[in-house]
Amino acid sequence: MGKLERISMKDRLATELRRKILAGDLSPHSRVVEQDLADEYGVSRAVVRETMLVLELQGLIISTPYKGSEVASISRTEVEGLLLPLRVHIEQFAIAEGLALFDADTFEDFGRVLVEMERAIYNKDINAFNEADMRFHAIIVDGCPTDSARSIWDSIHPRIRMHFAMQTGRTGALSEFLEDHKRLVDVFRTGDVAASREAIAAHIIGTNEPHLGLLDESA
Amino acid sequence: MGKLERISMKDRLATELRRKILAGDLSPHSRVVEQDLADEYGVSRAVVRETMLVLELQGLIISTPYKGSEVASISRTEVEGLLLPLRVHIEQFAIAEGLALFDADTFEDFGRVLVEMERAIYNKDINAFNEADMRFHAIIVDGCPTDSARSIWDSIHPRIRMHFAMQTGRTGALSEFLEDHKRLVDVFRTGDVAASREAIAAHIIGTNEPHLGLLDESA
DNA sequence: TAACGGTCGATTGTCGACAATCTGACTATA
DNA sequence: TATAGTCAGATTGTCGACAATCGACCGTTA
Repeated sequence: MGKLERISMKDRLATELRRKILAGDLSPHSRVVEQDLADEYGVSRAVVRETMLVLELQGLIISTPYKGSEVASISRTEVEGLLLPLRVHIEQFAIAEGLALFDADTFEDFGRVLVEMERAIYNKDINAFNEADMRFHAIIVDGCPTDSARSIWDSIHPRIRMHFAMQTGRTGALSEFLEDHKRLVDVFRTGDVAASREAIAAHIIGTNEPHLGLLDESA
Repeated sequence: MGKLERISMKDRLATELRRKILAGDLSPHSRVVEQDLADEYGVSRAVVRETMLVLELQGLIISTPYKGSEVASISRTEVEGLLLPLRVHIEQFAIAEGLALFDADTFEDFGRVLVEMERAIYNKDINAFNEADMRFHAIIVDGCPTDSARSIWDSIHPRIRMHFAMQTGRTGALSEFLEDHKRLVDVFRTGDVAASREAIAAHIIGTNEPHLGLLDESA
């Protein structure tokens, strides 16, 4: 019996709403009403409020007292100037602290995620691929004994994903993207911390390069 | 009339608890019970729960489902390897984006904070000094048009303060610390972004250097 | 004695209802 | 007409109560 974790409604709802936002089912600036969500998911408003608080602190929604909340919009400056560099630093730190602790289980986890990616490519399911990408990096961050690395990462990563989710088209490059992850794992296997830190930075900056086709939308 | 902001109980309570934790009134690993806080501050548990959620996402307390919460403890590795570098990057970003927008009002704000510092030194009130230090850097982060800079900064900075609050003794160096801030403002006045970024990095890393006198243990 | 199982108090998770506040529309009045 | 005042609906802020869960205590039993 694997996990059997007890997960609060708040956390489940947060995961679900995050998924909807990142999948584009809830667009930026769209209004979010507590009671509506409570009715839709059959939970109380208290749960919804705690969920919204989490998403707000993660920067995915913005709420103003007595007025309401809406899905946040992310600017390119914010992502490229602030969030991506922070993310690079977090993952480099996690590697510095955690690479030596990577064991067979860890690499099995990586393997499973790589399989997920292949399946996502086969199904041409971008959201599934992004989910897998997220899990891949989560393994890295979780591999480090300093718990707060993960919690800070959690509060930064969703916005980055949201930004790139807007620019939908990088379908063609997915298999190249998969190869990139495979090469990363190979570097990790060597146990070389410096090389791994270098590789993860290149990976994050490189694959998120401005580029592919983005067209701006001002609202 | 200045602000007249409407502040929710949740936010007021969060500020108060943060203050208590940072002042050492609540020590790491001490247990925190929702109902007790609700009674003590005359609010409902719902408010307390939302407050605790905020503090948890800011890394100041740790809570496990159905078991309870306790005040977090911060490791030196976490602060020096992760939090401080992240903070440096955030403030550098804020300067890059916001320095050009600093106006007379901004420098008046800096001036007021410097006065607070002087008063704190005169009163030998370390907590007051740290409060002022916090406000000083908050001005920088708020000066930047990208709102999320502040929200991320909020989720990182308290833990750094908590760490150094543990090492109580740097009383003697306070006036030197004040001078450091004055020099920073002078650099900002020149409007030189590169120099300002350099200065803020040196300031943060330098003044948080391991060491000055952590010699005393007056509890 | 040591292992098993049940009971009970303490604490957190969830809920529905009431209070405070915002927004927009409507009316009265100069 | 334009402006100020008032009202009603919608939405968030807060509250007290009930349900679920945990941990410790305690008796039973082999």
